[in-house]
Amino acid sequence: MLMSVNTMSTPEVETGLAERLGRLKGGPACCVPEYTDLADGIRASPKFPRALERMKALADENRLLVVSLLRRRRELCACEVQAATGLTHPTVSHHMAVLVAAGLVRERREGKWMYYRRADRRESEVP
Amino acid sequence: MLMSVNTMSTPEVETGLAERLGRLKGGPACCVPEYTDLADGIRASPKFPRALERMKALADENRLLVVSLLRRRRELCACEVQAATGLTHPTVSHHMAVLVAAGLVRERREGKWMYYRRADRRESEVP
DNA sequence: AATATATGTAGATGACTGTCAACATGACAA
DNA sequence: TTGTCATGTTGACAGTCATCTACATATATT
Repeated sequence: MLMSVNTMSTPEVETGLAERLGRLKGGPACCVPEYTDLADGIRASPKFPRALERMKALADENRLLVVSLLRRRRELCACEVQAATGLTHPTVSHHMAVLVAAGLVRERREGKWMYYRRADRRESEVP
Repeated sequence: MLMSVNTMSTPEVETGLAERLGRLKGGPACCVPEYTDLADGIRASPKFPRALERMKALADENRLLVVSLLRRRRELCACEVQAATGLTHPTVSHHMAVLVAAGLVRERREGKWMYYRRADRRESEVP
């Protein structure tokens, strides 16, 4: 379990191995580039940037509140979001654009009004 | 469905109602304070600040990468996290502290080394 | 004890972003 | 058309945060 890298061999050999495989400059001597490759693989996945965008969209008090509200009310118009958050129109507009861009919320126009509803996906892991 | 507030009555009556119940200054005339109360209820829930803290913890490229790595490797030491992210030690230390504070990661000390592993909860909604 | 290694802490800096005021757009009513 | 209302856009400002360098702590080894 916990013998991933450190208990593999004596310090000299570890350092020699890491040196030979080219470890990060200034990094600890116990590290091998296996994790660099694994990390690059995760970063290269198309899922990763979109998941990051969703998390960034939810990492704001007001946006998380809006998503939570949309789990209780099927649909809200922009002015209702404004009433719920107490923000100004421009800020509400900005936040809703972030949520829509992240794929968490879908918008629908009806005359003057803008209606928002949760995107029916699996991004519902919010309180 | 979409007749939450706007189609309830004529504009004059709506405005009068909102005025009487005390709506936000500068806000649209179609809003009633029902959403303010509902929003306050959500914000007052003890779940809300902790969920927000988890989202903020995951809203960083390197921290999301670490959590994703911890779904593939049961345990990582700090130096392995450093190798995977390419960051400096202090930055790694900072990020891991954020993940631990958010309840997403648990830390375990063993001599010189610090081992991190995912907290076995339901915060695993990450790619 | 002295040295090397792994990690934590403090302070500073640069980038990002949430927020608002001011203006613009677009729809509906008189 | 003129006016009003709901919303979007722009630019600026302030606060937050990720990152690094430099120093400190702690553990293990010689």
